[in-house]
Amino acid sequence: MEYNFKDIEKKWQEYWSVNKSFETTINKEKPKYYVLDMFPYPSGAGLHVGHPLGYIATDIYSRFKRLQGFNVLHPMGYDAFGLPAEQYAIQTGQHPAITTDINIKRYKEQLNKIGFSYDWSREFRTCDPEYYKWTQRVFIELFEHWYNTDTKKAEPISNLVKEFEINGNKQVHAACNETRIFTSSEWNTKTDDEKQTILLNYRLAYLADTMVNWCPKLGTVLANDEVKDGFSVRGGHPVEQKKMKQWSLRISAYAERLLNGLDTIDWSESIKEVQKNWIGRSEGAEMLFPVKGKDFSIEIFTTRPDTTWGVSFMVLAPENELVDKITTSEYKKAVKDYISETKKRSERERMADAKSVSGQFTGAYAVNPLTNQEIPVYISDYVLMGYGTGAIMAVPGHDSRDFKFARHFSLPIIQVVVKEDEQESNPATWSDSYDSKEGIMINSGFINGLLVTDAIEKTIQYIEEKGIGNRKVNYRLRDAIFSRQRYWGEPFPIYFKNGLPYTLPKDNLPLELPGVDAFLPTEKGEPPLARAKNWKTADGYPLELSTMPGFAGSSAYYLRYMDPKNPDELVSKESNQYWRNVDLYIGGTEHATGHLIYSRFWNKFLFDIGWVCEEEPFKKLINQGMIQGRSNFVYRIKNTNKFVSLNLKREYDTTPIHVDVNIVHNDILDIEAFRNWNPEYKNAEFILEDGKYICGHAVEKMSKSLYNVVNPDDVIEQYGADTLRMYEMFLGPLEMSKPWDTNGIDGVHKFLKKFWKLFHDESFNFNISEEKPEKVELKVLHKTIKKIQEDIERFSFNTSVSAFMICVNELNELKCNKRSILENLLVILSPFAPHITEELWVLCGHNGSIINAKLPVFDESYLKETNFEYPVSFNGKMRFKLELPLGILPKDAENAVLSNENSQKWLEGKQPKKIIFVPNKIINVVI
RNA sequence: GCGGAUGUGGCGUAAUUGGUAGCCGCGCUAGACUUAGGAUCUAGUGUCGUAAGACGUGGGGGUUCGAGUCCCUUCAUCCGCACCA
Repeated sequence: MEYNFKDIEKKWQEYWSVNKSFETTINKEKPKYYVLDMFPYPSGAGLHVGHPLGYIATDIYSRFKRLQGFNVLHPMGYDAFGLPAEQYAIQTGQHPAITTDINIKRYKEQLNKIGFSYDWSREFRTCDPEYYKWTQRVFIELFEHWYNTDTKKAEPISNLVKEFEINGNKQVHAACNETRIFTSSEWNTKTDDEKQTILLNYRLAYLADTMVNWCPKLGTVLANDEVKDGFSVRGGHPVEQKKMKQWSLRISAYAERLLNGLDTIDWSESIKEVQKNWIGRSEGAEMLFPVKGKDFSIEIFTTRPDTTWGVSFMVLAPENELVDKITTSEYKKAVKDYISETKKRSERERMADAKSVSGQFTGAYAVNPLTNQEIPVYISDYVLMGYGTGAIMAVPGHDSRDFKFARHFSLPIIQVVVKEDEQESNPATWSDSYDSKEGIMINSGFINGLLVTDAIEKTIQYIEEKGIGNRKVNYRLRDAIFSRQRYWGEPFPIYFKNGLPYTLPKDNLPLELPGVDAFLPTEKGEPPLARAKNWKTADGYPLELSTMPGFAGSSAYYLRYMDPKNPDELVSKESNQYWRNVDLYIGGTEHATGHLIYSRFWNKFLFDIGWVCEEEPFKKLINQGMIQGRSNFVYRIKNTNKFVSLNLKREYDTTPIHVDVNIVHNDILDIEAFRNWNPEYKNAEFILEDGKYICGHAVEKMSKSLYNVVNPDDVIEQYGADTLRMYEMFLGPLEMSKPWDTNGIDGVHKFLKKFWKLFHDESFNFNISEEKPEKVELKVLHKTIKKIQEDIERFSFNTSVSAFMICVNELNELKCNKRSILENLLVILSPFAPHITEELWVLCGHNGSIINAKLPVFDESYLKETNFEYPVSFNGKMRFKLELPLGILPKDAENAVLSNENSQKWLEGKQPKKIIFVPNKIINVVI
């Protein structure tokens, strides 16, 4: 039979499914290996050829690990809650559950056609109540815990209450919003409502007034990672800052552990770097600047307490609560005007406008606690409320933003640092601030003459002694806003009594998403859940109206796969202790600051409360590169229906038009197909070159609107899944972005046909020989075994594909059809091309599936040679090759080279100065 | 502005440790078989040159017997972050 991939692939996909070939159970006899893909959001557009790239890589790795004798967990499911389904529901009235279900069916069909080895018995979707029950349950746990910064872990709120009852909060060191100190007797006389209000400041899931990213167009609040440059990542709608009462997760409490944990995991440097920046650790000091004539101070954070002597003014963020309290009556109006002016400008405008200086004097003065000098207090939008304390001490001499501000408002500029080999200079002559990373302190009281680093230390010690401030590590990482004013998400297991939140009893979960008459906010502007009938507890208390954000469901899904049907626990102890955490995780970089940081936080919390045994969820992470589109263009001559071929277009005034890549082959346009593509082109005329219409091309995003989308279904229809799998890998290194061009696929397809032919005679009868293999044949095999094994282990799948090609080319040349060679080859190829290898495995006479075969063992002895063909160079340039015995002595090698007739020409009669002999590498003659 | 990644034939790429630059594939050229070819097979294909040979890994410089690989410098593209105090 000829290679009939259609029948073969269908047959084996059915076989795997009927025989549940990839279902996994705990097996303590075998070592475990957990391979995970970032589960997809099932969009209406289906998969394009870029999506399965990572899935193919993990599948190859899973199948390979299985052959190596590991018990492999390789599950798949769906991130099913989300905005697009809801937006679609708003437009069409169709319930998002229905659209989601349809999309998932389509996804699964597409995935199955590629021949993945998923254990589908573990599949779930985040919108299953049986799954989101656990999302809600973890939320309750977060609500019931606080973060103790002494023990550096989450502890039950009940412990905290006990401590309050005995000692008040004096000795409690918590990550919290509450700073007021109370005694035990004060606590004990508080009402329940007052106590709840205080506790809310400590909980890891808390409700508080926060500045949030409000997206009016989406009608919801967004997390920081869902906003980019002042626009929503999903949809690109403008986002504004607004103060709202929202649920937040106290991820900032875990900042330090999230940062340190990065050192323990095998992730790419670049993604660790992104997380480090996102967490944004900086060391410095917190300091109090008393406000003149008031009984309170302005608190600032600085990384450079040593420059306090250079402070000549202060700046507050316009949103800072103190602004109102300090502004003198004389400046009230001007300050109010400035604030409303900044509010009007979107975040994006503020950023685009970063160079221009704006600000307003408040009329207030603060006292520099180290110099006792009075300094004016300004407000300006270059100080952000979201970082530090929303207030700065300005050091114009050594900070370029402060410098510009000082120049603009004619404020004094003081130099306090000078480089070791330089002299103090007059700041009036400067055009920018003076770099102060290194140097010696001047004009700075008791730290004069000290090096910057020592000066920082000494200043901190001083301010701590005097009670002016203290050492402080500051993180950029903000708490994650956890409420969404949307319908299609997990409902919060929360009800309200006297306006205060309480959790539902744990055995009442899941709290299922109710039906609504429309997926829109109410007229009063409440979230869609306000439309639900009877959205209250049995006792009549109202339930929370917001739902959880997209990252809620994906924060612990990898744990649920370990034990997906468990009704009593998110994951059983036994399952968790066996599977532990994900050994290999592959997905896109776009989740660097979202999912990958939230799930690490979530996992650390579950670790603290003893639900899981590993502190990090994903041991090794690989980010696959993006598959870009390769667009094709035709060139229409302006104001005509005439199209000119690429290399002739210079002579005309043309407009490039995207053309569907599926009707272009090797950049040659299928003119008939083009005419039928769009009625507009029915009567199009063409100016051809060599009788062909050549299209232009460009690498762009793969997108419907650019007509460069390639659907894996079409590729499989034409070439088969094994070809698709291997071609996706053949394109280039996994981590690199690269354009998809279906035209190269023939080479891979030809390879599989050639491979099939090795097992067949000319008339396609199955025909393998039982003869003993020759030495050369064994060498080809073992060279390949070695290469493939090494390549897979370093995730270099593109080079393995080419190694397979080389191997088949060589066996072809040798006309080798020996069982002992080919069967081994089948096994190592099976992770890449599972269908064809299953079929040939059975044809070879085996019962059952190749997935249970043993990986062939590489035997070095077959690669041993007696001679080595040395490249002989003269002055580093390779001139000829010379075969010499392996163990040859340097002296003998030198003689062999010099006496070789080829050398005479290159020596030009001269004596060589030196001969470099590197055994089994090279010989270089230096003249 | 800061940080990261990447620059190698017409194209996707290879060269794992400083040791033969261009493996494998696409495309292209020529030929064979064919009614036909978007099939199959054979040969060729970095650039210049008839050749011998010279030149060649974004550019410039350096270390070395020897550099795509190491060092310095510079340019380009892509991706993150960005008034972060």
